Amino acid sequence: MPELPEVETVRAGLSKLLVGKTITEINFDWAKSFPNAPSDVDNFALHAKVTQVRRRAKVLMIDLSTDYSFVIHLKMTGQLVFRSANKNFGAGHPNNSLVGSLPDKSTRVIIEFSDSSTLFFNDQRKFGWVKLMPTTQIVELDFFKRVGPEPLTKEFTSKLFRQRAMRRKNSNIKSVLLDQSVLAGVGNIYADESLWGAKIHPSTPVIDISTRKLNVLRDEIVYVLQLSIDKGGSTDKNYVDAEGKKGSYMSFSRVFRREGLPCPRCGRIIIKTRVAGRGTHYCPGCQKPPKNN
DNA sequence: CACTTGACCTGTCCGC
DNA sequence: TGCGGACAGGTCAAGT
Repeated sequence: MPELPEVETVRAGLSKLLVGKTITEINFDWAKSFPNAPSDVDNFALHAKVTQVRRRAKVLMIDLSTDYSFVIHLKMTGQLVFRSANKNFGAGHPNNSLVGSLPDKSTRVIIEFSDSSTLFFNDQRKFGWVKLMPTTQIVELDFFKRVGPEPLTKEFTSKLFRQRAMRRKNSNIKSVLLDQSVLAGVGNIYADESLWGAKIHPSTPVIDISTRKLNVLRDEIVYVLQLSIDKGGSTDKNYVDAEGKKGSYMSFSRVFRREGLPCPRCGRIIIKTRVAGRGTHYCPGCQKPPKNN
């Protein structure tokens, strides 16, 4: 589910809603969603205040006054939904929400605060997780050691993108964009969207893409990610923000989930195929396949 | 090494 | 209406 824009939207929402609140109780129903010992909760989370909510790549961090943090990965279907006291919306509430009253059958972790507000971690497919760990140890996680630059910082120059992409110069560009060690935060939606923007076929080996086109691709990545953040992310199936609201990027999508529809640039019919083991959308008119393919 | 496949899970959709 | 299979936005481990 969530890629950089969705996780960033959740982060911004939680930052407004949670900072300063004090944790009073934590419950969970699935050990893999929250693999900590109960004593960790007692010692490092109960009575702690939320100091900050951060994001790196697709990972969220909720920092606590105990110098511990919740490190959270939403994977495909994770949601973090906040409910203030006495505002547990029922199904059908006209608030642009996909979620009804909580907890529901997908709720894995429940964090309650001293003002009776609650944060629900829901995850239909149980791939996601919440881990409580010392804040300073987060950067020591293997994922954090390997992960590439944040695409929405000025560090992410055309030159850096080209250098890191060329580490996998013989690989197809789609799998390189999905490789979190090349750059952080791009997933299946924004890989397809940015490749369309740069008029590059997803199967093209990096080595066969000109410097000029790689520079365009870098700009398209930045463009689609920022546009999606402005739209509150993409809700294809499950994604909602911290208030349970859907994002609207999908109505701006040019190729993703638009198979069978005309390309907004050239009018050819968008094709869905499989590249790098993932469903992949592209326009056969303006994204020409590599010659030897 | 680099790439592909399978695993982790549940739910939905499609064809028979 | 039921059943089997394919598929879904992510990542990691194992296999080729």
